[in-house]
Amino acid sequence: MTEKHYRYLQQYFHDLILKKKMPYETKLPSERELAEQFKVSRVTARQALQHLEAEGLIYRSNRRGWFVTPPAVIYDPANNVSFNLYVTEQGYTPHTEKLMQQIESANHKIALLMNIPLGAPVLFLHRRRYINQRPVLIEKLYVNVDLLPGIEHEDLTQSLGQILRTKYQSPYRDMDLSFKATALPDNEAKDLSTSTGQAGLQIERVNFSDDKSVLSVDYEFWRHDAVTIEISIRN
Amino acid sequence: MTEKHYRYLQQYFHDLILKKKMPYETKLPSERELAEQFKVSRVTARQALQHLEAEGLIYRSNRRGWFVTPPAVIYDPANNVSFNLYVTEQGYTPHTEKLMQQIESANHKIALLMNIPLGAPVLFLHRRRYINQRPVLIEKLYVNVDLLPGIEHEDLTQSLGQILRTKYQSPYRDMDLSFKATALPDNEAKDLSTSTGQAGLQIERVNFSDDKSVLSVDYEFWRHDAVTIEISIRN
DNA sequence: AATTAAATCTGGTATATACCAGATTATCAC
DNA sequence: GTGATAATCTGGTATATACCAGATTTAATT
Repeated sequence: MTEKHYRYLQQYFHDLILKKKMPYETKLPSERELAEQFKVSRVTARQALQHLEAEGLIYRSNRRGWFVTPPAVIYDPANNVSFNLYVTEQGYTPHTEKLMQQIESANHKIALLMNIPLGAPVLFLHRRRYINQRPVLIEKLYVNVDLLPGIEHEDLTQSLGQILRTKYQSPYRDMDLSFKATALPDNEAKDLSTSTGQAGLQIERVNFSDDKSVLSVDYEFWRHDAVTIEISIRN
Repeated sequence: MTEKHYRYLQQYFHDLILKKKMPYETKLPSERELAEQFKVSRVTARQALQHLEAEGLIYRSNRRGWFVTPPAVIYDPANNVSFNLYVTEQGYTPHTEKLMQQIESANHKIALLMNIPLGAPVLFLHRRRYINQRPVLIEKLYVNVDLLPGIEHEDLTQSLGQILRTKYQSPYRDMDLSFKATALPDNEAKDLSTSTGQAGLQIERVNFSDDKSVLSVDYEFWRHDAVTIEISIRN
């Protein structure tokens, strides 16, 4: 019998959480307490916690502790519903925080995508989005101000799609999507108050108008445990 | 200045790999050697390696060492092209290994999805798929033998979609897709010769025939660094 | 009661060390 | 050469310990 002490601790909380004996957002005992209770070193306890984190069962909040992960929200990028709406519909409370908003000069990549001159003005928007007070998503998006004049004066904690539908006659429906499971970059990890290198889900989305011009380019970093992507393909 | 010794090592290989000074599949020095060369403890060296792994820059092969990750393959689940084809088209060499094939009794979940009686026979297929000799994907799929009689006698290292197109008159085009970034379960991690708890991408796919009956249910576990999902939504 | 400052708690980083288990390589016998 | 065996190399698991840095709580001050 190989020992693998950390497995005990992992299994213990695995079972507790799956049997719903620990409600979501419950704080686990501190690493030092766990080490003592399970008679392992703190390093070993930590390894168990990191495995549980990888499983998506617990998450860390920077230097505050470990908490039981709430259920993942289901996100269908193709179904053009705003963050606020689909989060609400699933019984959670959404919140959006605007971290930064400014007019920038388009870099090479953005200019190419939007088919605008290099250095042309674009609206850059940096947002943090919460589900039930928990920060789950960092969004950086570039908006084509050429096609959407005055967009920068709207309330940009709202869904962009919503604004385009109501204030402009340019709803987007066509989009190119890309997903990749990768570590959160340092800044995003910090903004999500998790640790650097934490697993995340990176989504890139290019939104097209009816006439196939690019309205916006969206970069999203999600906590890996916060979201499940679901898409229906119908031909 | 906070130290964070592991950052040096991480940054060093990060740069080397991004500048393509280390070809794909290059083996890194052993953890003990790295610890010595960078004058850190092995634990610290290991931490740096784990961060690089989370970034998708290196991967481990069980007790063989750490290697530079080759580029991720681009996978469009909606574009109904076989694994063998899209891997080949992107310049890599695919390979499929059948780990198990048997007729099983449908469990509750499968029976419900396929709209067949509980315990009705389904074909279970367990496959491991490689890109350039590297195991990247574990696939478990359940096939509706009712709709596809004799399917179990086909060469099931081939693409299922391909077989359905050529041998049956039941190509699938419609599908429900689900993606989740999560740790690889122990068995899948072992089959991919990586360590338990390693980050992965879980894909579930339900394939429909023209008349909306379920042809197959597909569970895929990918190494997180081996794939980027890209989908175009056109309305 | 509100503000400020200090103490404490928490996870994050780091060292040195040991032994285990599987993968690989070298060696030996034939 | 071939095959079995032993040695070696590699990452995996584990201990004990220390100090750091940010978040939170407590205590002191006004």
